[in-house]
Amino acid sequence: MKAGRPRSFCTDTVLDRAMTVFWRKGYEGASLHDLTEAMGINPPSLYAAFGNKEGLFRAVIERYDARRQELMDRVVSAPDPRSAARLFLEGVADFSADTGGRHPPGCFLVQSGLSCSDADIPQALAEHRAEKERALRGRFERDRKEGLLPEGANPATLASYLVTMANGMCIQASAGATTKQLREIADVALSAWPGMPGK
Amino acid sequence: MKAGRPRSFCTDTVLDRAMTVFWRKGYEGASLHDLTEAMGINPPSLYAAFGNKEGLFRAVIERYDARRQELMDRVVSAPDPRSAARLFLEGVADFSADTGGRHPPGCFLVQSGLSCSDADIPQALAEHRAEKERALRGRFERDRKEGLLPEGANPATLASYLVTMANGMCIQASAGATTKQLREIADVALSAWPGMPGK
DNA sequence: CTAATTCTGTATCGAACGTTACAGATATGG
DNA sequence: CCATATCTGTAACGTTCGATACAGAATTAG
Repeated sequence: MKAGRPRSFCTDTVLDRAMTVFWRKGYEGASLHDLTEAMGINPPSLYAAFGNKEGLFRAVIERYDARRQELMDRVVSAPDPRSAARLFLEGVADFSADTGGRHPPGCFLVQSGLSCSDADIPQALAEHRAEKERALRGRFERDRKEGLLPEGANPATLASYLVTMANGMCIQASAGATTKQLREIADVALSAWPGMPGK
Repeated sequence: MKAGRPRSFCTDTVLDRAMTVFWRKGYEGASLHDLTEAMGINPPSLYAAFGNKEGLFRAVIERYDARRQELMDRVVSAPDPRSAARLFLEGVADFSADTGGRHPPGCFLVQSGLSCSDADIPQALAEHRAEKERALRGRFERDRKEGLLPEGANPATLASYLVTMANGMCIQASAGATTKQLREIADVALSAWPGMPGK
């Protein structure tokens, strides 16, 4: 075991608290004072653990991704593409509006820094959003090879359609939309899903 | 005519330049230095004309709305609801990705301040986005009374669906999506549009 | 027990923030 | 042509920003 005074805080716990601040105020709106106060630690501890504000932010992104991975796993392993699409959009409708008061409504990857003085932040968020789109596209490409999607369907476009819808739903949620309203929107969106002929 | 030294700048011109800065860097990421430099004026001129940073931002929102009003007018006065939906989404696909280099891709009302230290900013933007949703809903409510939409169609949900899609498309555009890609997404979205029986 | 190591709290750093005081410039009204 | 009014540029205001220097506390290694 390594020497030295042990860390007095749990990394995941302080990341969760920092997430809430970045989420509500945005990357630039979240001051170090806001962050350290919410995390319950002092600046030197923060800098020792995460390097700087951007390092903390990137650690929060990873933590957020880990939280959302469970939904993506369920989506990718759904029995058929239509179920995958439904699980995805209904999952987004649920977590983005029904937060249990633990964080703001919406999606961290959408709200915390779409535009920023430092362009690295929007780019980092965009890459993590694109990762979800790739996961969906990979799933739908396999589906089409297996004949679960019609010949004319474009897996990339379908994946893009779903994440576009999801991101839009998160914006609606951030402005106060309820889970019920989001589910109605998701229902309309899913009625666009290509059906297999004869099914 | 009123006395005093005349203003040396055109209000609309400097608002357009401020819009670009707020759009690219966000409300909090845009410093007064960034703004005055882009606008070509000095701080006292800015404060005399717009009060403060938030006043300037709200003036920019109005200017942005005026720019977008033409599209909304065309959408609301389209011959039938399906055409309105198509005009709306294709219009968004066009202006959000094809900017002519004059401003960042996407939508000002989405990118410039979803999350903010001062919660008034996200709220002001949300209200202006909601205004578009109301215009669409009003249009679709009239359509349903006139029998241009099926009985089961919910005008509020359809309007919400369209702005959700539009906002999502703007996020895709801000991350680099092309007009072509956005139009393909819009095509999928429009295939969800309710058809009149027998048409 | 001592030396070495790592974390913690206090207190503060220079830089950048939004904002404004002030004096000079430029117009109109009489 | 003078008084009044408004705008302009310079220069600076107090505050807050992200980030650290430093000394003391708490641990392990030997």
